[in-house]
Amino acid sequence: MTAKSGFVDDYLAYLLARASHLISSEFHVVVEASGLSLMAWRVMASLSGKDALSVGELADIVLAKQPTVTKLVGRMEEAGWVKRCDATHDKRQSLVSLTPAGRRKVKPLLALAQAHESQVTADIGAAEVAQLKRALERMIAMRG
Amino acid sequence: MTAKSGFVDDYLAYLLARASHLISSEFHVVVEASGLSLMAWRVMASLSGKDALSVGELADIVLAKQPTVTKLVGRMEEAGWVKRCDATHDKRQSLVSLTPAGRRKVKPLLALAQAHESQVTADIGAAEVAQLKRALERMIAMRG
DNA sequence: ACAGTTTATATGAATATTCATGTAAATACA
DNA sequence: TGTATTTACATGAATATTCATATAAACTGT
Repeated sequence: MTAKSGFVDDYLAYLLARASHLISSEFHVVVEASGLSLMAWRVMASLSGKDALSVGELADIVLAKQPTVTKLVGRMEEAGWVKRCDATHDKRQSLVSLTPAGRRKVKPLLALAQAHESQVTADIGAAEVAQLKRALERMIAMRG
Repeated sequence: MTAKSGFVDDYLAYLLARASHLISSEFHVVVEASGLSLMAWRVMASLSGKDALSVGELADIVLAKQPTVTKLVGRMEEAGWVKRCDATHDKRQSLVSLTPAGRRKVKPLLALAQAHESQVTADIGAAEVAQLKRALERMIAMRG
């Protein structure tokens, strides 16, 4: 059921929020089935590209506040998916990286995420998705 | 500072989340200056179009869970921005509507929201924004 | 090297959200 | 009808997020 409400219907901020929520929710089902929260998934997906990221970088990437990430990482550390170590060059930073268990955990999800995106692309059309991505990237680059 | 992280960079779900967060955050400053939370603003903006909406409809529109909205509406009711009344045709429903004070509160924000969107449109280009909106609407219509 | 400032993270208290469940009204159908 | 099921909302306990602030390290200008 897709409710509509006069003002917000054609409002760019709302369309973005709704589309984002919609797509995330679809994949959220998959993520939760593997015992991760959406935020934990974002953290692990972000880390899967890099060797390590600081708490601050993670907060920026996963679109959450720094204390939120500090505590999320704490829980993920307890669960054994990530570890922290102090940065050598800047001892204020806490560098977060995936543990081997974390890598094993996230690997199939990365594939499923790609599959989900392929499905969305198939449904909507490759050209349209490419265009949409370019528009979003431009928007982020311009205002981010 | 716009952090980048290998995997998520070109991932549609992430681009949507990031663009949404970016645009919402910009306007969030305005909303908070008027003493409302982002969620309260969404509720009031949604209600400003209609006479009343049920808790369930609101939850769908503002992209939150039903208990969250029940409690948010409770706080907003205490603040005097909205009121509830039981629906006559379905006595399970709780219909939420703006109070006169709520209407006065939200009115200038609706104008500011339009102004913000106009600014974004000016920055990015009217044609591109129109195209982006169409793509988002199509996506929502198709999968929502 | 030193004082002042800024930056990165952590943390406790306050707040908000979510899950599981309860209650009551609507609906389905035997 | 009567009973089972579903739907709408509320609520308490558990969890997560946020705000304000603390701490410590890195810069800045002298």
